[in-house]
Formats: sequence, structure tokens, C-alpha cells
Amino acid sequence: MAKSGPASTLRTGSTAGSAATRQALVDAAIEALKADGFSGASARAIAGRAGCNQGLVFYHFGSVANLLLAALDAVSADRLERYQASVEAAASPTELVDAAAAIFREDLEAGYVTVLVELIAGATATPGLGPEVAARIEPWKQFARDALDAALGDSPLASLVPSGDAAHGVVALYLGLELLSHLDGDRAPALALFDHARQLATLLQAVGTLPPATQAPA
Amino acid sequence: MAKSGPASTLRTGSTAGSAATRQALVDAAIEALKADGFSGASARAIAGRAGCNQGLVFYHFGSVANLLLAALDAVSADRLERYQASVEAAASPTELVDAAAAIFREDLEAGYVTVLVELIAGATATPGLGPEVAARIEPWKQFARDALDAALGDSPLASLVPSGDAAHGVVALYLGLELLSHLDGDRAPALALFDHARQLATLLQAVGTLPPATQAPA
DNA sequence: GTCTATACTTGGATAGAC
DNA sequence: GTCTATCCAAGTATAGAC
Repeated sequence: MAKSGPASTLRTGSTAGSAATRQALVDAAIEALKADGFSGASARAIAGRAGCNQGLVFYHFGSVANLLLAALDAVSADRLERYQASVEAAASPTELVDAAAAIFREDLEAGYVTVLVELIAGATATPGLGPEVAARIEPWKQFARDALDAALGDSPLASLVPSGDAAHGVVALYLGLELLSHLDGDRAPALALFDHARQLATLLQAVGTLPPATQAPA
Repeated sequence: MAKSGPASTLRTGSTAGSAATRQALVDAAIEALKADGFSGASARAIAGRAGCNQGLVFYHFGSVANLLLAALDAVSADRLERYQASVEAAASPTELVDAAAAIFREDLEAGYVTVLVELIAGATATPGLGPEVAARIEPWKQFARDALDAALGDSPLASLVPSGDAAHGVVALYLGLELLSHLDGDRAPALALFDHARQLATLLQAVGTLPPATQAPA
């Protein structure tokens, strides 16, 4: 798959318009995916949002699918960086859940995860898109895995559920919650779940910390 | 929203072709959603699968969206019945997870949940589709809630997480796992998670059953 | 009442203007 | 090198044939 478009003109010399147009298209693609979903993210719709001709989509990215992948890359980079900073500061499971809840709230309100969800769901339609999207989810899974390892690496829970499997579940839950929240425009149930998760984490943390004798009374 | 098409001709008298065509279209719509996703489930594509003229979609259902909702109704009815029978037989949490795992495996292989996921993700594109889809998810959530209540209604876990919120999470996880499994064609991680859930359920069941004294040694 | 042929709109992609 | 005008395929919907 040779990259089409002016891939060799990434230096910001010569014509300044190119990079700006690319950026505008990427931003517009993100907005289109958030507002109208995969099937609404057409070259025309995106170019309309970006305020430029739809032919530019194909000039700069070769195809609509490639532009959407570029959009996914942009949000992924943006969000992973944000996550990294926020989660690194969390030492305990409780803090981890708190950080996750805060970020999730941010994601829901900004619609970042929508971009990912729409691309996953739409991947079936475009041949070859699936593997590309799958590869871009890998960092998220790895990140979830690292966070889980750091937070409860030595707890008894970790020996029951391998962090790789747990990370898969966490990512799946994240995507599913986004799917539901976006559907009925109500993110209260998702946030409530995080609240309960926080309580459970606190509980588990206490159980792991306290001497065995104090655990018994049910 | 008045139903268009021959809604009054549901009696199987007069012309037998009508009901058959409707059924063929519904089946084809399900297949199209499973294979090509929401954006691939066009009137042309569906009619092609059903072996009939694409205009029939509009005659019988009024719009593509209505046909897709009919498809969702069909799988929902089919699956909920299956779930009900399977879960009613499960008395303990372990058995419940076992039943859920068996059904989930079935769903993944048959692609039933894909229909739901694609419609949720695609709902943003078509005005008015969202609420309709949301209403059709309600029974699934209610079902999950009932199952949770029955399985661990009196356990201490139930007092920590209200079954309504937990049900929301279960449905979200279900949808997310489907999303990921469908993406990279690998359902092993999802099945592994069910395996771990089963172990956890067995553990919790044991903890709840045994006398307090035996719980201590960590 | 059931279905087909046709009208019109939007989408992906490119040849060629600047 | 950057962008626009244009082409053709695919989409929704309906007027009218059977």
C-alpha cells in the first residue's frame, strides 16, 4: 500500500497551505465521525466541515478510509498522552479508578471514544480497514494492561485473572459504555458504574492492607 | 410514525407472496448487517441478498431504517427467548456464568450481537433511529438485571452495586466484547474472560457458602 | 395489493486546470 | 505541488405497470 498524496512534502517549507489543509481535514474527520458516525463521514461531508473541496481528501490521503485512520491516529496520540500522565500519578487501585473515571468523563463529553467505536463498527464495510484499526487499538490494550499491572500486580486478584485478559475486558467495557452512552445521550449509568468500581477498589485495597483477622465478619 | 406498506394485509390469505418477501428481506437485512455493517446495509445490498427488487424495501417497510429495526426485532425476539430458557435453569452464579458463556459463544459465532452493535453505532447517522434502537435494548438490560437479581440477590456484592447499574455494565461489556471480537476475528480473549468470570463466580459462591472462620487465610 | 422501471441525489475517485 | 471540475457508481425514494 504505497502512500498517495504529498507524503514527501511534510517539511513546512515551500507551501504552507498543505499542512494546514491536512490538519483541517483531520479535525473535520474527527468531528464528522463524532456527529454523524462512520456512514456519515463521507469525503463530501468532511470536506464541507473543513471548508475545502472534497477532492482534497483523495489528494492528501488517497481515500476516505485513510483519512479516517489519520483521524484515529490523531485522537489516539492525544488521548494516550493524557492517560499516561494521569495514570502514572495513581499509585493505588482507588486512585487508578478515580483517574480512569475522570478521563472517561472527559472522553464521553468530548466524544473521543466515539471516533474509535465508529471506526471499529464501520471497519466491516471497507475491505482492509479492520486490521488497520485493530493495530491501532493495541496500544490502548497495552496501556490498560500496564495500568492494571501497576495497580494490582501483587494482589491475589491478579493471579486469578491475567492482566492481558483483564485489559481486553476493560477496553471492551470502555467501548461498550461509550456505545450505550452515546445512544441515549445519558452518561449517568456509566459514571455510576465508575462510582461503584471506586468503592470496590477501596474495599479490595482495604482487604489487602488490613491484617487477616479483621477480614472475617461478613 | 404511521407504518407504511401493507400493514393491514398480515392475514396469510389473499397473496402469499407478501409475507414471504417481507421475511426474505428481514433475513437478508440481518445477513447484510452481519457481513457488511450498517453502512453496507443499503436497500440495494439487502434486496440483492433477498433476491428481489430494491424498491420492495420501501414498499414493505417504508425506509431502510425501518427494515433494519424489523431485523433487530427479529433477532431480539429470537435471542431473548433463547436466553430466558437457558438462564432460568441456572440457580447459582457459577451456573449463570456458564449459561452466559455458552450463549455468548453462540452469539459470537452466529453474529447476532453484531446486528445490535451495528445499529447502535449507525444510529447517529439516521435521524430518529437512536431512540428506536434504545427502546429495543431495554429488554436486554432488564433481562440482565433479572438474571443478576436471581443469581446474587442476597449476596453482599448486591448491596454494593445496584443490579440496574450492574446490568448496564454487563450489557456494555457484552457489546464491547462483540465489537473487539468482530474486529480481529478472534473470540479467544472474550471466551477466556468468561472462563475467569466462572472461576470468580465459583470463588464468590464458596465464600458466601462457607462459615466465616474458613475465609481468613489469604 | 404486489412489484418493476425510472427519477433524482449523494458518494468515491480522477483528469486536468492553476 | 495544490486544488477544482467532472465522471461514474451506488443510494433513496416513487410513479406507475401488472
